[in-house]
Amino acid sequence: MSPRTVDVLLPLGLDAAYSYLLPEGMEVSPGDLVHVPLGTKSVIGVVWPRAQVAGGKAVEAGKLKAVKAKLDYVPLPPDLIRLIDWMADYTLAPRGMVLRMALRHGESPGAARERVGVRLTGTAPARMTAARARLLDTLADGFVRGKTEAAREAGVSPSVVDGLVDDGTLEAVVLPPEPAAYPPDPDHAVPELSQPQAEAAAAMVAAVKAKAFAVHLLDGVTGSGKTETYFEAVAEAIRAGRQALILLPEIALTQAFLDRFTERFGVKPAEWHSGVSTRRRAKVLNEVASGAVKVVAGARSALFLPFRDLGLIIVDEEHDPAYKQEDGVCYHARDMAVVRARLASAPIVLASATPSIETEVNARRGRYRRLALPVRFGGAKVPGLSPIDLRKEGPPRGRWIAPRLEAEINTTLEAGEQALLFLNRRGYAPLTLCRSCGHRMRCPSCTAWLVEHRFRRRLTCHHCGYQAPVPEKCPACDAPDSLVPVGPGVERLQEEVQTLFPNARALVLSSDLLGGVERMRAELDAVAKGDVDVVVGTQLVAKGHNFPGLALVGVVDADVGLGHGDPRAAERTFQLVHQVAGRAGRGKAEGRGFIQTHMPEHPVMRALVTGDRDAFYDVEIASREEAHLPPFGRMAALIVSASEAHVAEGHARRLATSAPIVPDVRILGPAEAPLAILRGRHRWRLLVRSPRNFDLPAYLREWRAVAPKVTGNIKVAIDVDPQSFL
DNA sequence: GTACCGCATCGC
DNA sequence: CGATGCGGTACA
Repeated sequence: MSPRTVDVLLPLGLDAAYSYLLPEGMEVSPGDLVHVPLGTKSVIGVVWPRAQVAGGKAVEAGKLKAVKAKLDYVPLPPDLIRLIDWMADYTLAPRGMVLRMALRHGESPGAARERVGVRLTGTAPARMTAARARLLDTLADGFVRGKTEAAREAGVSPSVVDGLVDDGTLEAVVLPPEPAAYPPDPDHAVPELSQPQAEAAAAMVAAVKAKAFAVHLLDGVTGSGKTETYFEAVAEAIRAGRQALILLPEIALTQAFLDRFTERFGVKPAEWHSGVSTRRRAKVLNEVASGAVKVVAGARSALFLPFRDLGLIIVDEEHDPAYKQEDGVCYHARDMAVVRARLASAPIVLASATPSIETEVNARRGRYRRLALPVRFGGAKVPGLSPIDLRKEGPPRGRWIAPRLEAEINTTLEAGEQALLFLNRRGYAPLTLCRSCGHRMRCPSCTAWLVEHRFRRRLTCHHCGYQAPVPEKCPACDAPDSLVPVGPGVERLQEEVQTLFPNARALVLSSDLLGGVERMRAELDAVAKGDVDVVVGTQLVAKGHNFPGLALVGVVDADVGLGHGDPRAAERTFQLVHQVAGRAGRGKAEGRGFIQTHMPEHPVMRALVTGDRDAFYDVEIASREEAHLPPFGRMAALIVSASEAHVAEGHARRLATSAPIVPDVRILGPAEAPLAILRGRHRWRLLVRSPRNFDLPAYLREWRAVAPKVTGNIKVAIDVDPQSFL
């Protein structure tokens, strides 16, 4: 009898699974995690379904090693295996690297820590103290409590608990492990929905009941109650005993969101993001696999959880660029969520107030079903946006708040309301230059200016993380005290706010905030509670936070990003400003909004001022169609990088020449990449554009097969569906 | 003669 | 991805 073998995919940069002998008596199925020998060491891999096509050239039988052990971890479900295969095929990333991404977060769970509880035995303690008395009093009800809980509740130190256990007054008992999340109650607090909300909810509930793949666009203005509406679909999934995944941009996973979930379902959902501890993640992963966890609210990577019975996916803020992963395996989590929903035969809901052009086009074509929530819940109003023409009524030199905006902020503060100033620039000043010789402080390893962060007295590169102290004298001409900050960042804007409104409590909110997720949540809560008068924030403030006291929004520089010729910049600006403006007027106060711009006649500004969203989409969609840009064509970017500029350029040129010639497929470039030097590597970029109904990944694979060999430190990164069309 | 460094290749 | 081994160079 021929020996049994299995294919095992390893989480390395390998595209194919390796074959291993299966020892006598060991049984494995696709998806099982196993230990296998590789070279000198042992690695974890996943038993992969044998490829149907006999293409893979078998290795000599003598080379085969045996599977060492089957691991007692949860296996990857079939739909996740298919998702990994699909993603590898689509992105051209090695299959193993996609697997690595999917395994990363749930890896090495370790043994769950035992929870120890205590209860009274009835034996009197050897001696009594005030602390002991309090503890005994707390435990007098006879309930078992965790050690630390008992101590906290009684207001004593945990050592008091241990002391009484030693005395025999208390006995330690092993508590059943706490679940990763308690089961949400679909009927805990069913909200009263408006007519449009009820209709949208009914459509989604029907889709969940149908247990079939379908894509819905939940299209509602900010504050129209999108979340409450899709919660009804989540409730239906729970009722049916199935699971739901709610994807959110990482930063939108705030206390506010969790509170709303808790209000609706009585308990918190299981969370999944970078701030969750390894141990906790292991627990969530296990219970997602067992089916005990019903709802996961998570960031991008939650897409790879081993759901047992996935009945619904929600992608909130589907237009958010944070869903696109740009390094390593390049993928768009929203699109992959749609793929996973299809593989799991589940409905998916994309929610946004400002859908991406891609999604909007799919909705207009009828491929996605649109569920519209046209008005704000409870009659609150989206603030109208007034333009402030910086050419005519700009602020004096060295200041960035125009007199009219200043007056409006004053009015707002006098009324005891909050104001938000939005500026998408971190730090104090985006550029530092020498007044005497004109030298500009640039990053030694990127094509970028160093941004001054005054709070930390350092110059920072936002692309590679390079940092240096602000020098005393100009590094080029040695002139002392000649370096001056140019342009505003949020820190500098806050300084201006403090000068203009000395009594206002101002807070900067940007991703530079020290203290991680916890601190961020605390600051956002402080704003929501009204402990802050003026918030100065980057794009971070645009994301789904609810600030009830916010009455005024000022967009300090709406032109940031426009005018660089990137066709997606207009869409971004529109989404960002619209989203920021939507922060105001969610409470009782009517919101007001102002945008400072040098180009009030720009279509984006006009759309923002008139509030004519459809007109904006019409124009954008028409221009995309005319230029054969996505979604009317397909695109991929190839970034060639090397430590020497001419090496990168030379390889990019030879790569372009080697492209297979196919009608309607155009190679654009090579040209220097938008960031010509990044982390000391010179980058050249090629763009490939093909018709919509064309197998672009297959073309790229063909191209790669005939492309010049990659030698030395040259790297070629492929990004299918790049975000930037520049 | 050997110690060390960068990089191409291999791993079932 | 990470270990290995190769060819090359630096140095007592």
